[in-house]
Amino acid sequence: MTAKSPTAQEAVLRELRADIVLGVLAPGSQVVQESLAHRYGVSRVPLREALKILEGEGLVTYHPHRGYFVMELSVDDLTEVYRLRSLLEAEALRAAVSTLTDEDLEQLRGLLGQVEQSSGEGDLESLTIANRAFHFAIFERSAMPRLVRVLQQLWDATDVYRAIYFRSEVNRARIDGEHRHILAALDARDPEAAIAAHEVHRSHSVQVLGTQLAE
Amino acid sequence: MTAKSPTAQEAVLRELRADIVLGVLAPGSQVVQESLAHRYGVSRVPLREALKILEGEGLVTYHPHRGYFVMELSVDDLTEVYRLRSLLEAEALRAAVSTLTDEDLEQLRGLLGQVEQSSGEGDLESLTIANRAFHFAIFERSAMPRLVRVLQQLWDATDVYRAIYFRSEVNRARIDGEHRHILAALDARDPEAAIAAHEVHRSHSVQVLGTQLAE
DNA sequence: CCTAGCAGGATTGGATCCAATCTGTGGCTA
DNA sequence: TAGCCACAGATTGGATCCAATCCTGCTAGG
Repeated sequence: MTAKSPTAQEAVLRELRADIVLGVLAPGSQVVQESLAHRYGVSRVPLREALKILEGEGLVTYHPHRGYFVMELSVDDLTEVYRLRSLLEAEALRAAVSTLTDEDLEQLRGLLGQVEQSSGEGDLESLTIANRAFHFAIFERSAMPRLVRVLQQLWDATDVYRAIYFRSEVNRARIDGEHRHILAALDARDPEAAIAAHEVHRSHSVQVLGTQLAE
Repeated sequence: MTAKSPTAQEAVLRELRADIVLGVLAPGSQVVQESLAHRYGVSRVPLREALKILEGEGLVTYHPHRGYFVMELSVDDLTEVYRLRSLLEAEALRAAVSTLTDEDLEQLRGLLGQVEQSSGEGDLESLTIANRAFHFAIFERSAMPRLVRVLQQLWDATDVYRAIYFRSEVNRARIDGEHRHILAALDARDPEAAIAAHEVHRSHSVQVLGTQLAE
């Protein structure tokens, strides 16, 4: 049903994530394996393996003999994720900034260009992807693979909210400016400035999302 | 073959973890599903689901159409894990120490008693369990479930080494003392002292393990 | 002698089928 | 009327079977 993938579990994993993030699967609702497998055009086996991954990421919960349920994220959970991101991204930046090469910065500039283009066009799908590519290109320069993995999980867990955040044009304009601050700090090879810029970046989004989540 | 469990995947998961931790499954070697499934007396389905969980925890790696391989941890990986633990456990302690009740402290004293008993008897299996129970009883008081989850993963990833560490009587004697320092800091409701005590606790083990790992 | 290509076996990925467990409903009893 | 038990349907858990892919060793050609 989607782009080809070496294995069905991967394809299902992507679709499942998208469906959870976009709210197609209501938070708190049970994941009925049969119907979902049918929806994705596969059997239950690869679906279950994908669910096990999502369980590890905290996007779904699992109760033996009762099944999987879409996680519902609370304000507390959101703030906890951002607190952890704050700690861990600071560490990644400390490790990354000092080792940045000129080629790295050139690459980051290119990625940022894609972010801004998607942002301008209002293409939320590609904006989400480009934004993530930009930030993780930085984090990966830390040469701390396990740290990057944990950060991936934390980002995955809040993709739902990021999509909401990007919907507003005001927010999109703001992140463009914040991204340029980040890049400037990286250009100057100033770790503390980069950490501070990220702090601002995150605190804005968690603030907006927190109030929006309280409805 | 083991204690009963509501589902086979859970039982397999425990056995698999033990076999990896104890080195029965050599690091770097491929996990041949058929033979392992036979070994545990189940089919390949629950085994694969258990492997997906371990993949999420970083105990095994997965390559599509090639299978799962037991992760081999390098010194770099070990130090990275401990660096992350340092950051995250400090955060957990900051959140936990201030809210500790007298009952909590009583419970911790009980858990520590079990640790020391197992340590004295040289029962490594129950020592591993009791040690973990003690430390996570503290972390869980942070009321930050996601943080606890990440810490669980980090601990899981280095269980292999912890088992080695406990083997030496000298090390066991040392951790008993370190645990008492931790408990004293908690008794005093002094977060910074607790963080410092943990720092000492970790740095000893990472130091010993690091040299031992370099063989 | 070295390399490309091609079987054959081994191993994983996925689908289908059956067993085990849970959930909800209705009837019975105190 | 409230509570408990039994039964039926739904749903998950696990086993077996088949298809797709990968790896190994051999062979043929340069």
